Amino acid sequence: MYENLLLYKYVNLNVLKEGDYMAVTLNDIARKAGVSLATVSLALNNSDKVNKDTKLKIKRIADKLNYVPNARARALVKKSTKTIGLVIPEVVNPFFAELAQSIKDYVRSQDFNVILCSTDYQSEEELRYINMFRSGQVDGAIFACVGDMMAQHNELIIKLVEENIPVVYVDRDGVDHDLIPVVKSDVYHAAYQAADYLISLGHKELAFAGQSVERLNGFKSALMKHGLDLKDKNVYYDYLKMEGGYTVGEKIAARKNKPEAVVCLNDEIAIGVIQALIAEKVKVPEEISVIGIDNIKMANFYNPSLTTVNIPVSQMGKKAAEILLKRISGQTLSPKEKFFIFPTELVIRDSSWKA
Amino acid sequence: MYENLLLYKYVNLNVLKEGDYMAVTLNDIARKAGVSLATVSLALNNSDKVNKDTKLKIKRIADKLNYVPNARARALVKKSTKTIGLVIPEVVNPFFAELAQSIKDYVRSQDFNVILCSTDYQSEEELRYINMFRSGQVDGAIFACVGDMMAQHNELIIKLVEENIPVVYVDRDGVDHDLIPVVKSDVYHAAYQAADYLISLGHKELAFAGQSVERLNGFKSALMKHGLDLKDKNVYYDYLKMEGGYTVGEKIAARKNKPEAVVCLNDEIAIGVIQALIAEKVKVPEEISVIGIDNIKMANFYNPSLTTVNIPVSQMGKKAAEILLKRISGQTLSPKEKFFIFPTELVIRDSSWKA
DNA sequence: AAAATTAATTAAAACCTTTTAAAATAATTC
DNA sequence: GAATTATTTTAAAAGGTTTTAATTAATTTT
Repeated sequence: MYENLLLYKYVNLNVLKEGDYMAVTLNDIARKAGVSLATVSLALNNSDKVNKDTKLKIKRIADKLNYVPNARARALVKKSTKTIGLVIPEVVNPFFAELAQSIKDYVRSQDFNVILCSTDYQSEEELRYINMFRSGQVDGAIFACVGDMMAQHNELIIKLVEENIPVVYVDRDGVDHDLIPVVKSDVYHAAYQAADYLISLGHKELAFAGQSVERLNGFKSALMKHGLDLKDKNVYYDYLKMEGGYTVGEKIAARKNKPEAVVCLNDEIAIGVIQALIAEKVKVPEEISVIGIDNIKMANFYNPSLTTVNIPVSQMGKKAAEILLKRISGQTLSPKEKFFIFPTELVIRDSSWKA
Repeated sequence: MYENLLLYKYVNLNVLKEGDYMAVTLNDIARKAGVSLATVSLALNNSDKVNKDTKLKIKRIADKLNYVPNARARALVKKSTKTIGLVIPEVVNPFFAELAQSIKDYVRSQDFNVILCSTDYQSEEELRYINMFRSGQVDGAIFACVGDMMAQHNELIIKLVEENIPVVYVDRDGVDHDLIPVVKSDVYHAAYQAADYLISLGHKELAFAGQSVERLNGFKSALMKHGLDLKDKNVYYDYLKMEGGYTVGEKIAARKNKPEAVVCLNDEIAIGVIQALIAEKVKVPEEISVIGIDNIKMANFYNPSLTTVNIPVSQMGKKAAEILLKRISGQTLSPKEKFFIFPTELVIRDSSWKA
């Protein structure tokens, strides 16, 4: 097969610099088949306008020459790269990794690819991606970046969709635009569930760790419902990762009056908190219950295994991808698809008191 | 700014279906500036052939119209998409997530993007990606997939590079081709280090968990050096993830004669093993030492924190990306770059006996 | 002031496909 | 056998950029 290719090159292009491989084009096939370029294109695209025998002949030659259509040329004429952009803060974060995986899996099943656009929480990076998207390098994009700094881009993103590049938001809010569908989980309720559960266990003084208005509000509403009040010192409202969680754990361990339980914005933070508490000889859950949100795989393998609130991130990713591809293919969305919210679920494990 | 665009559309294209946004092109700018298309292109690319004032005028108009070059057209003529493919088994795996992150970070700094190609260990998926690469959708690719099944693609991948699509292997072997640089870590030595350390602690009966010829051999060579022999039942040679590690842990816990220490192919497996041991009331490290390889972030936050052998995955990713972009830009590689190997380092934490 | 040189601009080709409208060929009908 | 219809093939345009070679305009030299 490869010999043919080499021979072919020799025949048609004579002088060829060593190492300069020239890809086979429709034209080459046409010449070889003694037929026009248009016929070849039609034939390879299985048009029923072209004669059966010609089609076969052309396909044979294409095979023999190891032809593969030039994606760049095709993208130009089709106005589509069959590629979407996925904007997330970082891949090194089990939650977003799983989101990326599920999105990739779905779009791949529809013959699309995904460009990995991680911002590392830098707003300028997101900006650069938005500009890239405008250039038509993708057919659409999913934005899954949270954070206040990103809010300033909402206008630009609206512009993007008005320029006909569909966008779907995942767990990102701040925009209420008819052309931007939002897929999210009920994190308000998740935080509520977490706090509510801890209170039902008998805990009276709860702490919260992480930076998220929605989750903090859910947390507060549970306290409110049970007539508990929230001391300022029990709110560690800060941008945290696992290391940050560790710091919070250290701070808590150092207090004389410790909270009885802590609700963390996500599982990573929870693990950080627990690790610090254990290191400081504070027993989890005997002395302090710790609960996360997300239910990442590690939550089940941590020691103690982590009580958490499940967020169906894979389902969310798939749904977002479905909606995006629907929009890309020009379909209209049902009202439900424009704002799709997933329920969350409490998962009781070993990092909280047993009732 | 946006008003201008709309106005412009109205002027030049009169009838425009609602919602059908037409992107601004070089031609539009040329007309508006009363100058030829070529001049516009030259001007926007900052050619010194075009007059200072004209250049300024053109740039102003481009700005006003919110012009952004069409990436698809540019890709066609430049024969480059400024995009690379990254083939990994899965993103939901801290090791590959970190690899992806570092690769993305570097190529992004050079204005390249990365298409996420995760195969879920399916050989057909890798095949599909290889075909996509052939179509010119990427300028080059990094293959970081291990596994015997993938070996069958080596020929195809060689073909790929012979078609002038540069490829770099990361931690993947089986090919010795002058055009395929390999970046790897010394995992043979890593396994050796792990076993050697455990033996130095006084352990006599060691087990191994995971499927990797190279690592198992390193493990064996350490035993050999110390004159220890390896019982078959102590080798859990299987394709394992975290769950698989858990199963191994259960099996070990159920044995009457337990090994004194276990070397795991990677940290995920190690965590699975530990979690099972603890669940079965086998104390780690008091009764059994467990050691991993990789040094993922979680290793430091696990409880007990995980003794492991560090693999500088971020450095590896960066190096691989550097080499790939070098090849893409046509530079030749030094012999060292054609086979770059990173040293590994023992990281002692709490999952192994203290000396 | 004509010739030669330099600077600025442009026409046109190239990149490779898809797709439409027109042309050529084959098959059918009267 | 001419006219019509159906089938098959093709020429050509379109997509939007880059880039080279050629043209035009401006400047300098003789």
